[in-house]
Amino acid sequence: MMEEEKKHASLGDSKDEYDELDEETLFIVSQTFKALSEPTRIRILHLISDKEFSVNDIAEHLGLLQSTVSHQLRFLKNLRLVKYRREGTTMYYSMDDNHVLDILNQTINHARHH
Amino acid sequence: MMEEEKKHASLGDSKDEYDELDEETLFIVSQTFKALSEPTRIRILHLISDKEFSVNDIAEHLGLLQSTVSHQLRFLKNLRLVKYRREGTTMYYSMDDNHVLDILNQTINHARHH
DNA sequence: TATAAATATGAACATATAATCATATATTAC
DNA sequence: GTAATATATGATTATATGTTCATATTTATA
Repeated sequence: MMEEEKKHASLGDSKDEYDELDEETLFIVSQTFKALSEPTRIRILHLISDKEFSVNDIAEHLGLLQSTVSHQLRFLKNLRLVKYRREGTTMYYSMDDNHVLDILNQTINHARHH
Repeated sequence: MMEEEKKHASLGDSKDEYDELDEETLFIVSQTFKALSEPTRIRILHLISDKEFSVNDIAEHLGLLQSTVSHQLRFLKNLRLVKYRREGTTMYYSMDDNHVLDILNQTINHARHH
């Protein structure tokens, strides 16, 4: 978990400089892809990509425990990838990030066409 | 690690059927995004996206151990995301999947423009 | 063949993470 | 208020994963 430290490339000489990834960008990018790197989360996102679903509906459609779905939805919610609305005691979840949805669909198609 | 089993949705009634993700697609998609979900791998891919680099060059540019880089390159190599060529004892690595590179760049830009 | 240089690999360790279980919270209806 | 329903949450456990260290492998050269 510990890795060598490195001096920052001196900005100024713009010659062979390439655009370094700052820590924040790196974090956001890695978190975004991490959301898409788990079969369970992929299935949830894929399911709710067209229309909203309640937590229980997601669990039933995908054969998952309610608790599992709720945990994963929290993850996706924290990243603002999904949104939700309440109706009584029921929470309806749906997609909230078109860019990520695009990327997911692109990659699904890419994977299918072998 | 064990989750409820579920009967397959009966194909045939095409009414509200949505395109289920088969296991293989799910695996490929998740693996692809997993490759992009780690800061170290992101930095490596981003570095070699324009031109080829040797293992040692990557390690030096990114402040990583040679061993760390080599392990991660094996990961990326197995997914055919990078290719390599030998020159003496030196191995030069470069990108080998434009789709994944596209997705990475898209997401980096998306993350940067806040 | 012996040596050096570059890379790859296996084992060990620490950490991260997903699923599960039990339970808490929130909302509605009575 | 109490009961019922839907969801959220904390703790636990098993597993997956990234880094490090030591060493093996590969290639070139003397």
